[in-house]
Amino acid sequence: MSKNRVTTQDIAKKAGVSKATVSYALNGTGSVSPALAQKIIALADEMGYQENRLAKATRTGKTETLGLVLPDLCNPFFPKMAQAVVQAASERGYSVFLVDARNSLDEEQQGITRLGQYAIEGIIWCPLDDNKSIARNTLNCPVVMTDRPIDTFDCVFADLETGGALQAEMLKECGHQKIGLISGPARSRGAQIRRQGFYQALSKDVDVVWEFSLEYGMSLSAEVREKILQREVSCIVAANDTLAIAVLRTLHDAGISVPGDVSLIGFDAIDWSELVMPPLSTVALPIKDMGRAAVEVLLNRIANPQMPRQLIALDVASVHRASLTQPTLV
Amino acid sequence: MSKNRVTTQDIAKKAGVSKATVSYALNGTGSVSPALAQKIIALADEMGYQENRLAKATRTGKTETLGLVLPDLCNPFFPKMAQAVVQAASERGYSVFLVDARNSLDEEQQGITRLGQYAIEGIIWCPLDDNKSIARNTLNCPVVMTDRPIDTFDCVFADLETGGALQAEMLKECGHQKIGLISGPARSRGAQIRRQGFYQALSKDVDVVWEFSLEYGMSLSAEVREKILQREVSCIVAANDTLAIAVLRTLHDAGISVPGDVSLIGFDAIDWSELVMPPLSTVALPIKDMGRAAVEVLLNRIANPQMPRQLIALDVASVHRASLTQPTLV
DNA sequence: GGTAACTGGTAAACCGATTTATTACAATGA
DNA sequence: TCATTGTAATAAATCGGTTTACCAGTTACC
Repeated sequence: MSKNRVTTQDIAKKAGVSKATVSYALNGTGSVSPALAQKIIALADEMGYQENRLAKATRTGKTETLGLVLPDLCNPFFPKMAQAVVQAASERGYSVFLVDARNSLDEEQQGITRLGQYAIEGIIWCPLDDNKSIARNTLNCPVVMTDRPIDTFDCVFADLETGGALQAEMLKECGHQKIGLISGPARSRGAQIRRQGFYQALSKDVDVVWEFSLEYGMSLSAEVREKILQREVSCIVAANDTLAIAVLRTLHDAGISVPGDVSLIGFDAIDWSELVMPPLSTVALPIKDMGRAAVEVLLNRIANPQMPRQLIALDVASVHRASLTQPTLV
Repeated sequence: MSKNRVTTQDIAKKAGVSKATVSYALNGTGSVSPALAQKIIALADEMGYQENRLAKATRTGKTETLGLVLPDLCNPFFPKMAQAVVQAASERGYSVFLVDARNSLDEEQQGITRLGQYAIEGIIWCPLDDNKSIARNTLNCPVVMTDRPIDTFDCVFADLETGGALQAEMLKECGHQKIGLISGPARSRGAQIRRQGFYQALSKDVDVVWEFSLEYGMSLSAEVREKILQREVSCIVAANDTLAIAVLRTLHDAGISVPGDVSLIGFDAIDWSELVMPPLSTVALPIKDMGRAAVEVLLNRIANPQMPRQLIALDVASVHRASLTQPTLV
């Protein structure tokens, strides 16, 4: 804290009034004569007064800060989310503490503990592990979960079931019948929901020849690589764009053409899905809306703790690009 | 702030000692008998005490918070930076307020003003506009500038001059002689330094046929598009990977092969530079080290305001990938 | 044996704001 | 005229910690 900060006390002294009057004038709360209020405000401005929100918070109990806890900023999905959250919070006068778990449960837990020490008013959380993360939760402030519905928390998430269904619809429309599926990790409820939506929307004449459950990321297991290169399917569906691009990479290196030999469908519509060659067919999530909605729900919850539980599912949309075409005759 | 937070007062009452003793015991500062200290610590733990850093900070003046101000989280360069900063800060017990300017000077300024209200101890800043951003700066806390050396601030940056030179070296080694250059925006000192390094490292027999100065991002002007497609050069050098990938895209759409017809060199070595087809030759910046070093310098500055100005230049490295080969004979 | 130094602890001031209770004074009403 | 109401301002309490100043008993030393 800089030594020479101007305080309300300083202003009060210079204006020849009491600290209380300065507070009332600056906040427009108490009853201060218009002339005096004017004078105090002008004086504060002139002296370069900046309110000390910490001091204010000790008295009011409102810090006007939120915490944002993310699994991994290197996953391109989350920076967008962070941007939306920070923007929405900022518009409402709130500042945001960023916690990046870097895929470690310990980091996540430690970050959350520290948030508690700063008396944040609420937390927007995209948990690393839907089960383990929550089990450890010791917070006593409102929490909004994002990306998937969890337990009894307020939740803001994309309609992943429909998302999975859209993947299925896209490949059905193109007439694919032999499919390979790379689904997300079992620990992720979101991955399971999406998978379920996918299977439910498949018609009987579509055959899922193989399926693997993989961690999100750019690396494929040797087993999966091998299977991909055997060319038993005409379309590969991945749980997210990152995995899809990893598949694209593997195919390309092996000289297998997309979509000439195999079609490919991703999920998330991250920016880069459009920039790979060929551009990736995928399902777009309303990330910006999710961030915005999460902040909104959280602030409503803070204002009204008795509000019924909020479950906000936002619409997804299929994005048909060059990586998906009709299958070539086998 | 939750209503039922345990305070030192609560602990003091239950332990039958004074508030001061609790404080001393918990912090290990004053002189408290080992037995009593033990008892108080155990009691605090048992009662679920969490320190209130805000209250602490009003007295000590140390909030143990930093601000991180970035131009745009959607630029894949910055999430990495943010991750490194948050990690380094976290290891030192500091929490981080995230401000994302979203490419708006107003947002940037507003964010910084708010940071001041929270009495952060220091700020790590990658300014949106090297001139305008700083001119407006009204902060009275230590600042570390990242990504480029600026004014009289402590700075942590990659050695961009060498970086530009490395781009030149790479294309010289391959024997390119007719070059197109897409340099960064004029307002960015970093872009200018890199450009200068590039030109200085060129030998006389290399001819820069055309040059355009562009904003960072995925969009190329029509003028640039047109020039690219005229195929007057055997190698195109871009100010960052995002621009390079935009070029790659344009070339690909026009049926021009990279590197068959034109070679391509980017800058930054963002993750995606490896994932496009063909993988991009580029120059790698030590982003993680930059984030870490920035935190270190900032905390040192906080601890020792009289320390001489720190200018930390970190090494860059060329990354030769498939997008750059020897030129085909014209 | 008297003073100084140390030990273990407490009461109260303090940080910079908000907020409650209170006061002085003018205006209103019966 | 006297009680009532309102207005504009203030003094003091409060938030949850840290820190200063002080105190009462030892111990140590000359």
